[in-house]
Amino acid sequence: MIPHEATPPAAALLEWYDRHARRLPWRIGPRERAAGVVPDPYRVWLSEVMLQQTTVTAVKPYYEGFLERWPSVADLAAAPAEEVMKAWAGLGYYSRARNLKACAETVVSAHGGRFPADAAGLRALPGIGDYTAAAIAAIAYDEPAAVVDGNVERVLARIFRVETPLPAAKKEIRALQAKLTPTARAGDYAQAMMDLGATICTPKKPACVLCPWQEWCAASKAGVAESYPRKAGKADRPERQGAAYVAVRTDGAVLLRRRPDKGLLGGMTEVPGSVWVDGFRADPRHGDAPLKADWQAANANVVHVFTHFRLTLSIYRATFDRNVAAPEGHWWSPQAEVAGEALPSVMKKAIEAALPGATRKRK
DNA sequence: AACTCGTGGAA
DNA sequence: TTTCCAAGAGT
Repeated sequence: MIPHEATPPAAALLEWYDRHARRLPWRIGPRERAAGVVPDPYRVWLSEVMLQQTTVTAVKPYYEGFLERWPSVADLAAAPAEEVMKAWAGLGYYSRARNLKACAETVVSAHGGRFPADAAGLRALPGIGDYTAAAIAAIAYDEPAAVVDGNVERVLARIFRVETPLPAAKKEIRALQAKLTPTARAGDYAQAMMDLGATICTPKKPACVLCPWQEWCAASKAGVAESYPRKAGKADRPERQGAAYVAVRTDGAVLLRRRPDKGLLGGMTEVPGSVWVDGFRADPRHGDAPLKADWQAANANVVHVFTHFRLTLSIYRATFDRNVAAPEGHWWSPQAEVAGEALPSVMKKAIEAALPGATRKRK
């Protein structure tokens, strides 16, 4: 543990938050909260799951869309899983969508449609880990749970000059956060920490001069804030290649199939294709294609970067008559429905490379 | 503990 | 162009 004389007071952070809180669609701001507005645990949960490793900008339209379509946890629990996957398409980390659905069903079937009333109960639900359980408990119930996300890790690593590199420093930082978390205004405190990390104590070029905790920050006072938190080195990103086949019918329908529930892009929809491996060479006879045809190479390859590898797809296109049957496990998605399919971004790119405009939503 | 698991924007 | 990263969870 890092020794320290002075701990930063929650009051200073909360004063700053009262003046500078971000206004977000899912947030009950400090003024509303003081006026007695009670957060809806469903909305807090929905936003927190969407925000896992995902930017506020990316989440906003998805949050609004989900809330409009499924206003309550009971609505979401009753929704077809396929519709939830379609609505999540493009947001990434698709196991979150499966767990979201499973969690909603559990809340309804095992908890009478109400979310568990504390962090420990929330933690037992699918898709809710240490961070999300604490965040929901703090924000929705004002429970003084130790909320530790990437923002908190960065802020506290700087305040206390934590030399242990992440992720090993997590336990140490959690203990610090538990000590700092006030019993009053726990929800505002949690959100204040995240706002501080997102707007002042940023990864690069932190605005220390504007920070309400600057005088307590060991790293800032030493002029080395940006060098915290310490991090373990990352492995470089390997390369993989593959082929994707965009089969289009004369009426514009596109041949699709569903990926297995588990693993990469689990449960999402894709165009048929090869395996993705390093050293892949496209079969000139297209033995891995879903149908026999005169496959034409698209002008450009599709490059897509996943978290742990970079994929280059060779795109092939062929046109088929309307009476050609879809192979086992495949279906012809009508032209008007392609844009609404549960297509991850990489698959939209693949289809666009062969059929420009085919995945664009129209009104 | 170390991997797997998306995406798009910023620098 | 490349790297980094954004309110992590599951295994």
